[in-house]
Amino acid sequence: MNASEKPSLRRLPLFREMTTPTFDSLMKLAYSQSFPPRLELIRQGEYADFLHVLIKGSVELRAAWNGRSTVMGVVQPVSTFILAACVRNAPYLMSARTLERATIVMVPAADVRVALRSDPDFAMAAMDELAQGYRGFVRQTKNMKLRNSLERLAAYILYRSRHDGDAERIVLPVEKRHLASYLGMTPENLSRSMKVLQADCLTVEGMDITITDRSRLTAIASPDPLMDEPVAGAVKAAFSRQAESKN
Amino acid sequence: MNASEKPSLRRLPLFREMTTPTFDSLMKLAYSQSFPPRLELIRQGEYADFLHVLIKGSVELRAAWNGRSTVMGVVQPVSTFILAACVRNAPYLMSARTLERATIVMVPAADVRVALRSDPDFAMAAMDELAQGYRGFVRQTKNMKLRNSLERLAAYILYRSRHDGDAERIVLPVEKRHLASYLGMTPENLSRSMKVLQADCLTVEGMDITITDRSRLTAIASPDPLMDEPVAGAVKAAFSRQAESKN
DNA sequence: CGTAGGTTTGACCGCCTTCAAACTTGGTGG
DNA sequence: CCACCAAGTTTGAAGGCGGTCAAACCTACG
Repeated sequence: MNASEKPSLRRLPLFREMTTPTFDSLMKLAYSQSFPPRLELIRQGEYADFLHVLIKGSVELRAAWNGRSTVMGVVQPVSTFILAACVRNAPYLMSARTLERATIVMVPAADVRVALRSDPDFAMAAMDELAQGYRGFVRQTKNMKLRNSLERLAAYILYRSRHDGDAERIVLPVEKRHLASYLGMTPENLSRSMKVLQADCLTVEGMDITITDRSRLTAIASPDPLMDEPVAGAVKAAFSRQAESKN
Repeated sequence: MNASEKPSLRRLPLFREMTTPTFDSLMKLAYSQSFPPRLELIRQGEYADFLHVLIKGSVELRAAWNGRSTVMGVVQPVSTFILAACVRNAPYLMSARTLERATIVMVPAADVRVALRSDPDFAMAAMDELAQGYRGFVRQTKNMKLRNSLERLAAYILYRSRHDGDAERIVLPVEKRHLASYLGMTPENLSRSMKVLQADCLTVEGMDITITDRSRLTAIASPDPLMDEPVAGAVKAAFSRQAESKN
């Protein structure tokens, strides 16, 4: 595993508080690997062999049933995924595949479980991460059940804008087809919803979206801190506020 | 707090593994309370004051946004709820209200957090519980995105049957109106879907449902261990199998 | 260039919601 | 004990949101 990757791992919330010996022993067992685009890393139903940490690139979490398939989420670096399956030593509920070329650090799940048992600070961090993930899916369920597709799209665009420090112009991080699936609609319907928004609050050019009337977009989305994912490392927030509010 | 409640708390996965001193100190700070039906225990957006443990009765978890409202889940005794908000010391994402008269043990959230930090076994149990909750919402999201309303209803009925040891006859634990909301549809639509199922695999009399053609129902629901909630304390499973499989 | 894959557009259909009214159920008081 | 009322459920009719299918268009890449 590349030595330059270790510090960025160490900075992750999950690994930040653990003791150095535990961290080093875990890293000794871990290895880093690079994967081509569109490669299936994990198939739902398999058992958790490794905790994955995405260092570079992006990974899509999918779920399938009965011939249908949907995007459950997209992982951006640097962050871990499928921690819950590791902790419970249970089969994955989702599949994971790379979108672009990705480098991933893989830590054997069994060793993670040992470390959790021996290092209380690590366990606390894992607990916090799981609580956050839990709340993320509560939010997603609320989003799906309470908003219609136009509202979900509007909320997503506002979220992306907020993510970039309330930027006017955003660029979609994934293909529209995948975004549509993530938002629980068809590509056709996403296209049409986008057209509705273009009528009075955006301009769209391929993957580039410019917000022309934020108040109108906000009126449609009605963003709500209890439903919309808080921004992880919001540049603006980090500089303008003393304390990062919990979410 | 009633002394007869303590043992049933102690048997909970969350409290089972913790040290007796920690457990006793938590219990000293906790108090039990009885609530009338339809009382709002928790309002979404408030901060977590207490970890709640439902001892008797039932509690509905709801989420609201912009004048709309939906049922996110129903808690049955004996189990805890809103652990994630306690752990993160963050606002509740859901509201909670009693359905029937309920008795609930309330443990101050601050003391829970102290106990988590001082008792690694408790932290491990909390982690496990959170991982399970996380996976529960992943399942729910899959259910909402991959199945249509008829399939969700069929799967729900099969789930209830499985819950009672694959019983032929089940009785709905909540009003149909609430079930409809939980399943992401209107009461009218639930009624119609029920009628469709009555045509070839069930008989329905009020809250009583009898499965007349299980294979047909199964064909509609296509139950999947990666999507459908595993049964908690399945009587049949506990007696017929050596080891309970993880989920 | 040419091709494959993604996106958009149009037409159509169906699932599901909405609205309204009838019906059933459970609880209460005469 | 029965009448009555409120609340839940069912049924019907109508409409809209979103899905499906098909074709045209665009874009990236070999």
